[in-house]
Amino acid sequence: MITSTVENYLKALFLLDQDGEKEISTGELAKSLTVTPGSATSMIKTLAEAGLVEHRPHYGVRLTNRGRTLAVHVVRRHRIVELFLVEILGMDWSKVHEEAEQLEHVVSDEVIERMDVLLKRPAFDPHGDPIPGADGTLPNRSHCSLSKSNVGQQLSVARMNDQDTDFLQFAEKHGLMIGAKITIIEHNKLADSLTIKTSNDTVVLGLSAAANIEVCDA
Amino acid sequence: MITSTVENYLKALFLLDQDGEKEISTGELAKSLTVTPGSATSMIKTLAEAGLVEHRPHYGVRLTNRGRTLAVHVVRRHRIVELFLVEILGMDWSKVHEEAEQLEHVVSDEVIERMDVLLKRPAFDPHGDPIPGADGTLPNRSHCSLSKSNVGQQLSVARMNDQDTDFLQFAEKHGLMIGAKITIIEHNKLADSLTIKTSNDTVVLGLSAAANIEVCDA
DNA sequence: TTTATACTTTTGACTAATCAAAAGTAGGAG
DNA sequence: CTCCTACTTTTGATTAGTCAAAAGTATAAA
Ligand SMILES: [Mn+2]
Ligand SMILES: [Mn+2]
Ligand SMILES: [Mn+2]
Ligand SMILES: [Mn+2]
Repeated sequence: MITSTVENYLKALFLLDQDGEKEISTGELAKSLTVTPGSATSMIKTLAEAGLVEHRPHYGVRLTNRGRTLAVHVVRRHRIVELFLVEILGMDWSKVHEEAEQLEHVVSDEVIERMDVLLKRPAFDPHGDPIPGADGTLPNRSHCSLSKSNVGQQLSVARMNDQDTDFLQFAEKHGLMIGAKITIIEHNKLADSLTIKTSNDTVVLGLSAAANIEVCDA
Repeated sequence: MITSTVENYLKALFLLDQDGEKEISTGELAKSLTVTPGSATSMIKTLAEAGLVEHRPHYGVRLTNRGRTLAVHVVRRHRIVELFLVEILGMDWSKVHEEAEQLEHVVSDEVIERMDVLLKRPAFDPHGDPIPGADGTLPNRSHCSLSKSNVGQQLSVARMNDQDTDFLQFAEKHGLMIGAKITIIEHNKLADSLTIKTSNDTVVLGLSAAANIEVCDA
């Protein structure tokens, strides 16, 4: 049985390694799901028996093709639901992640298809995350991390890698939303900070916060 | 913890006795949830310990005020979701019950409130079932069972008490949808059947099927 | 080569929910 | 009053998921 727990584990593995290149350690997986390492080990065993992952004990775990396909479909449901909640129900982008975390496990294929049509087959969710197609293909657009961009350049916010409600609300308050045009005014290496000019505002971000914002040339 | 299972039990108890008048037997409850009587007994114990029902062993079970309030909110979520799926996503009324059966346990109050607004605070779901208000009040409209109505009278379909996909598809195919104007042409007591004239069609229903259709004077 | 450290796995216990089958009970027929 | 029947409850087992803590392993440092 593919329970919601199984779906959450598969999705976590996929998000920790989109390209399926590296092995994920038990600890890393456990942390991303906020369960104990022992719980992760035992679920990994279950997943391996179901042919959804390959496990090399003490080294790590990796999705099989079947596991990856399932994971991508969960991500598709998650992101379509998020966009639907924002576009059709008018919810705040800072709150839809939590909601989608539950809905992703229960919405039927038919509902997802209808949402997808209503949203005109969107390619990106409210946070700039790509929405996989029904066939499992991921649209990809290459971005650059704000923390690695140059001072003075005109940039456009493309994606938020932190879905935390408070972070997203903070970002929006200072004009950091998807598509917003911004410029880095100053990079203070001593303070490890960036000063950003948005349409509304000027905001100072630590480099670790800036690392969660992806941008592209405006 | 109010799990989905608990919500399903509470909802079942409520639907088996909307007015909170009679005690529900373990067997009746078990049947309506398609679990064994033993499972129902043990869940009843859990619910009683949580103060959600009162149990008189060997006689029956009844919702407490707290249990009833919770149940009504589950029903509210269920019915708003059903209407939303029909009105906004264009799903068939014959399929939304299944979907809502899952969604009712995960949609947040905020999502329900937004759906409710978008649907303009509806009073009835796609099957004619009343939608409880956020305060727990139930709109009520008195109907009459089609099986007890008179031959020749102009009637209007008000509510379907059977949410089964196949039954609802059959009904719709013959013009039996909510609000449809119909007339009983013949009541054959020997065959235990009613012949119904709809705008499309003429259809013969057994009395037990007709008992699941509620009508009001057109 | 030994030891320390960080990490993973195993073990044992627990909660929630279920079923099959045994045991018990209420209430009516005789 | 006794027994039958239908129903309910209890018992014991099972599955899914989890945690705390003990045991085991890989690797790097001494
Ligand atoms: Mn989830
Ligand atoms: Mn997202
Ligand atoms: Mn349900
Ligand atoms: Mn309904």
